Amino acid sequence: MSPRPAASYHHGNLREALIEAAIDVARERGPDGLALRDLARRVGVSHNAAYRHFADRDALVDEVAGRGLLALTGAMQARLAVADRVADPVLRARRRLGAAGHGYVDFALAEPGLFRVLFTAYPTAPDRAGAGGAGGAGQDPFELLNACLDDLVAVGFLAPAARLHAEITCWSTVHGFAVLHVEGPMRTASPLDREAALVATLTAIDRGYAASTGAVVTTGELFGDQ
Amino acid sequence: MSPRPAASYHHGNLREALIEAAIDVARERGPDGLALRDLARRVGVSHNAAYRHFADRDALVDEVAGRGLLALTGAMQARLAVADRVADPVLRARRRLGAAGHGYVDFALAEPGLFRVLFTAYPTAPDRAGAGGAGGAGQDPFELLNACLDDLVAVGFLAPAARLHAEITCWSTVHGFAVLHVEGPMRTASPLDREAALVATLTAIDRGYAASTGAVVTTGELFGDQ
DNA sequence: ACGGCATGTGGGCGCCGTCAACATCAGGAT
DNA sequence: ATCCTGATGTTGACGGCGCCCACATGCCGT
Repeated sequence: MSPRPAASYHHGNLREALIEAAIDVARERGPDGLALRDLARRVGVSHNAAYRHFADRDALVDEVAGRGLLALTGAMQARLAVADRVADPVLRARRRLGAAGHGYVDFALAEPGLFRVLFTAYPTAPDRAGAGGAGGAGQDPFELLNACLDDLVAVGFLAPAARLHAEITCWSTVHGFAVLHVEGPMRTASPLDREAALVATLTAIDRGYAASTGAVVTTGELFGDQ
Repeated sequence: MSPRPAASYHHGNLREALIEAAIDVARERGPDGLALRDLARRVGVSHNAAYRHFADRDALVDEVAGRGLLALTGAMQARLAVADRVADPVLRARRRLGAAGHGYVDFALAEPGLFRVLFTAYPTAPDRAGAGGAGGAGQDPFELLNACLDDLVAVGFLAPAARLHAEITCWSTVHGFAVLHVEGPMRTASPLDREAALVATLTAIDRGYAASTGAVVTTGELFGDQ
């Protein structure tokens, strides 16, 4: 299994090469720009070669979507790690929810092509799959979000009654924001306006959940430095 | 200008016939199912005939999107009309916001194909275009939403400071909910779960805005009968 | 009566996804 | 060491697509 088999009849690592090329194209052109024949051309192989590694075009797109999902999860985790350094448990939990949303939107805006591919083949979400079980905890955006919300309940910021369906509400808000700005009517908004609107939106969610328990909230603390 | 020119060389009303066929296809198959050649075949005309009425495929899709936008606006207005019958000004304003969101999501779920076409060619939103001017008030979902939010401020339920960016927050939430359920990870959710989650989400927004002025809120009043 | 112009036709080009048949090669069984 | 088999890559073909071209048709105003 030589890493670079010179130029022989058999490519040696075609599957991975195709996926990498597909990711490049997806980043530049989005899901509609992904064409098996084009990818084969880029990799220097003949059309149809791809069919030895993927059942059809959709299978290749699914693979790209899978890689995109990992990247999205990573972006969220990076933001979460920063929020974790906050000392106060309540503020930390609140900032974690904001961080998850912020990471989600940042990824969508930084990688619009991948983000769009991702949602052409997103696996259907389990309904709150095994909150206590293993289930690969924290390995996908939905689990990350649920963990944040559970935290908020644990620290007493979010009322248990309000926890119901909260993951749908939060995901909807953040996903809608991303879609509207990536490919929707807000696609021409300036980066500054975007950021201001995002902060306002994440803050609105925080305020709403604070109200569920009557928690006291100070302006600026959610996205301030402290 | 005979309504049905029998079967002559010239169709007589090809443009409209193409659009109607396109709407049918869009409802069944979504944006990717729209093909000029296929539509021409359905209408009984030769490929290329469509090019006498549309510059290219995108132009036809834009037209369908335009009709879809009208239908979406209509669905929202229908719900708004019901909410308008509430006597109490504050509750009426709150219900109007919920009605707008409910109408939006209902349309997306009832007409997923049109909804998806609609957002492949949605005009970019103006930034709060002429709040006081004419501008065809109330003729599109964004204007409807802004009017609802202005109402909420006027009746003292929504704080003026919280009004900033509120249209983005609300639109994001409702649009994200629709996308997630129409073509996203929640596409397999049952209608009952969907409705419950939607009510929870719209309620969460209401609660959050109530908190901006400290307005008193009773559970059930937003979606109850009274 | 006629001529111009909008409208519809037919053919062709280069994309695309996919199927079928054939070519090449690596590695285990003999 | 040889051969065969299965994995991998190639060539060719089919139908569908968007779009450009040249050509046909027929309505309308002059």
